[in-house]
Amino acid sequence: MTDNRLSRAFTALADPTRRDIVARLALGDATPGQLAEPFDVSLQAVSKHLKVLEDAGLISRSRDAQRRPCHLETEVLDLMSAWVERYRRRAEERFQRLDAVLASLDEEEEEAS
Amino acid sequence: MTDNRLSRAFTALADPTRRDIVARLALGDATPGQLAEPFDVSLQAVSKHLKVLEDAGLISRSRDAQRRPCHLETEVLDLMSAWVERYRRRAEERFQRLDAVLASLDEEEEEAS
DNA sequence: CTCGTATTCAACCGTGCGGTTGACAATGCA
DNA sequence: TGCATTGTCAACCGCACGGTTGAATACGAG
Repeated sequence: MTDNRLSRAFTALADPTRRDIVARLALGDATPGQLAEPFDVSLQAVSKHLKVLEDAGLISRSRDAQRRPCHLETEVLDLMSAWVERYRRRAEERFQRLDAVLASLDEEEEEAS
Repeated sequence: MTDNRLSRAFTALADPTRRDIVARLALGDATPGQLAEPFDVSLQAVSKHLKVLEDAGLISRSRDAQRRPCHLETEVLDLMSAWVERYRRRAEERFQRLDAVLASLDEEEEEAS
């Protein structure tokens, strides 16, 4: 369940073009045409990327005449941030603890000398 | 550059098995054998997953006789967290601002009534 | 209704991923 | 040295990805 959501989210952001699109949308909503313009890929390719991002829940799309403005959503970013932060913190704690062990070893050396 | 690092990192975590491995390693170092045991995939498959994680910089491997214990690294997790957090925060800010606009519209309605 | 604009859909293609099985390398132990 | 343990390398397979081009759709303007 949540597993699939995370898989889709990480897969979506594994592509540099899609990360660029997310970065662009963080500044404000934009249409596929506007999003395609700075990149050297076809509009159809961008459309596919947007579908991937939408399926991942990272963006939503509304309607304005022929245009389909894209909007960056926060919920999935929250999920991803929480996942990464969780294990980053644990790894960090283990790292600190290792430092503590090394420090105590140093102390023992000091005392021994 | 950093682009490739992020791509490799997101790609690595796009796979549920690899996320499980990371979760396991957050509790402590483990050998490929120990990591393969709880999963219903071959040791070779796990070995491949570990190579992907290592190439992404998410884990490092040392040597202990025949064993190759795996260790979770924090640096790339830091990178990922920073990237996600950056855009999550921007999207959040834009969301708050939208709320503010809606609230001010409500106020105008109140005053008009 | 017709035309132009904006976007998506469909089919195809090359490449890479995740899985398998089988052979090989590295190390500890009798 | 011979053998068991642990892990990796290599070749193959099915499938999904990211890209393309060409056709179809949806809508506003005239």
